[in-house]
Amino acid sequence: MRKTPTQARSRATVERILEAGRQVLIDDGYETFSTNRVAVAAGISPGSLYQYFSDKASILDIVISRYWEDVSERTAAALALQASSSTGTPAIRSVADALLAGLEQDPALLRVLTEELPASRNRDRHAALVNRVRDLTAAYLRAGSDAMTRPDPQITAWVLVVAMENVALRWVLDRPPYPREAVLEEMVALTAGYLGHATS
Amino acid sequence: MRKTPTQARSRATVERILEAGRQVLIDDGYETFSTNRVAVAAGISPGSLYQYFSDKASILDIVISRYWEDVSERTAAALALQASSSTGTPAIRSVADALLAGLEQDPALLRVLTEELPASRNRDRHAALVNRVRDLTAAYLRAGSDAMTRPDPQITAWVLVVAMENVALRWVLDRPPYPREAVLEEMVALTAGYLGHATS
DNA sequence: GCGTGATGCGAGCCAGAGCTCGCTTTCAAT
DNA sequence: ATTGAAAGCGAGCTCTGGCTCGCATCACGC
Repeated sequence: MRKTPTQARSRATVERILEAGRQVLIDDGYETFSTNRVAVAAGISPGSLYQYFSDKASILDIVISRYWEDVSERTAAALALQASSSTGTPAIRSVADALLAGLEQDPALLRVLTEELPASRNRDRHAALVNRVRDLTAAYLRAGSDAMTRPDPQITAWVLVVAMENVALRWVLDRPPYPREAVLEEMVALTAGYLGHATS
Repeated sequence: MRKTPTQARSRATVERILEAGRQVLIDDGYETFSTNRVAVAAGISPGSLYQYFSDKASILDIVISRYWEDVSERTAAALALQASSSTGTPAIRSVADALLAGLEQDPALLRVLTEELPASRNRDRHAALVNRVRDLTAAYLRAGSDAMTRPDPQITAWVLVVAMENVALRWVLDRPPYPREAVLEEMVALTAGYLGHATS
């Protein structure tokens, strides 16, 4: 951020730039994402853009951050809620549901971020999400009133998060011909079986 | 491929270009991967490079193809072998082992391909791998002498492959502090629990 | 109203990278 | 040895896109 906008007009401009950045990313893709395009889409000149952003990357960074923070917030919230209120299969189901819902929120942007950007661009933010959910899961497992057949909650939580994430992600992005309900059921079965719960 | 090399010298040159492409990709990363760099690394001039390759992308394509074909071959072979020779937990373990081994083969290149390239560049080849392994898995499940608690082999195979792949991939790339043996055990437990086998 | 700083403009600079083209060198067949 | 094709060379053309800079316009305090 090169200069902090003080007047209302410029604050609106910054917002327009970020929204335009998001749109250009979705419409034109990452490869053709250029500052000039963003400027045009935002209805401003390239010069104005550089008054508030030091370079192209910093615009991207903010767009990316906003997205992942949103997803992270939703998922962690669902997990924290379910961890305290319910146990067993229903808890698992609603967390899986929240994960799916989080990724389904903005599939167009999700697609560009995960398929067109180099993964390293998402790396930090994505790792933050995974760690956050992993720790919540581990805590849930440790505190578990449920019997658990696995020895180490830490590694178990990691495996669960990494596995679940990809199932949800690939389902949202690749749209394989399995209904949402079915995938949700499989996710529950996968988790419950792993943890040694009786499959309902 | 712009011109097919006939003499031994030029055939060697093409190989040198491809190997240089691989090296530049690993050493300098995808962003800075340029034809000039490849030419320098291969010890030839940019002009010579374009005698055999129509553009930068076609060099990359071949490097990428070779890698994924290699991984695919290894994994599918292990799966086909185990599917016929053994059943139950031992079979699962050795397939998971093969998957890990396949990805551990060339971690440096794996990292660049999965973290720096846009995923869409790997898309087709990667999808081919997943489909291949998924179908083998589904066939294995269907033919299974093992009892299986899940209703639909197709979706079950898909979930398994997608989940396992990411566990293996993240373990190889992120090097979390869990020993290989432990992860392997967890992968087996995850699969066995899911399929309703007794956990050994 | 007026002046000063904030905001906005947009033609164009410049670095980098893909790729070319005219030339030289090497090879192999006669 | 000769000669024509194959292979190799590398300076540089060209185009793209990030970014600048001098100038115009607007907004708010006095």
